[in-house]
Amino acid sequence: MEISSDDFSCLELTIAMPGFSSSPSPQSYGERMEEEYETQNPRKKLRLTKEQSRVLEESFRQNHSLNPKQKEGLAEQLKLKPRQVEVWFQNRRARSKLKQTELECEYLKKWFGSLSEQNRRLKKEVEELRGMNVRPPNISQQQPAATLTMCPRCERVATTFLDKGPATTTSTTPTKIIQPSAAC
DNA sequence: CTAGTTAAGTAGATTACGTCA
DNA sequence: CATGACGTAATCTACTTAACT
Repeated sequence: MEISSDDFSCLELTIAMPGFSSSPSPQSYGERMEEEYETQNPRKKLRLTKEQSRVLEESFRQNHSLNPKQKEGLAEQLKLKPRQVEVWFQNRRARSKLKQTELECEYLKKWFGSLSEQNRRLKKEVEELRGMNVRPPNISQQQPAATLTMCPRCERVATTFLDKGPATTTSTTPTKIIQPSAAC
């Protein structure tokens, strides 16, 4: 997929290439751009066009990293330097990881809330039983307070949420807890 | 002016490959 | 020939910087 000159026009107010050195001819497009920006627009930052971003996103969706051939091809297609494509993928991976971490953090917060609520309920239950002076059932007959079903870190967080969800606070039956394993 | 976003720089680790004794 | 040590280049992650919105 080729991009039009219109798509690329916004680059005229962009590009920062600190540290890029000039190269002998024949120059690539990127090298020519570099030279132009160094002389005309120093200290300007590259802004990718919507079309460039779209193509990069599409490529990232298919694969989160590129082999050298793919990188070269994408760079040529988008009229960017291979290094710029490489940097975009590095940053994109980092953003992806950050988002995933934030999702996991949210999940763990909810899980913690669910456990706290369960703990509160169980403590209350113990108090009530003590008040009735009833012996706790034989340990071998005891229902587990929590049932280990699946490690959330092995599952997709969103799916785990929707399908299994944190425990509700109104349930009187032992709560099904999804407990992360140390192994992963 | 401030905060968020993002392209690019940097440091350090890892891996693959070629060379040489 | 096989092997281990070494140097180098490429690539990655993690963190940071700085331009821009």
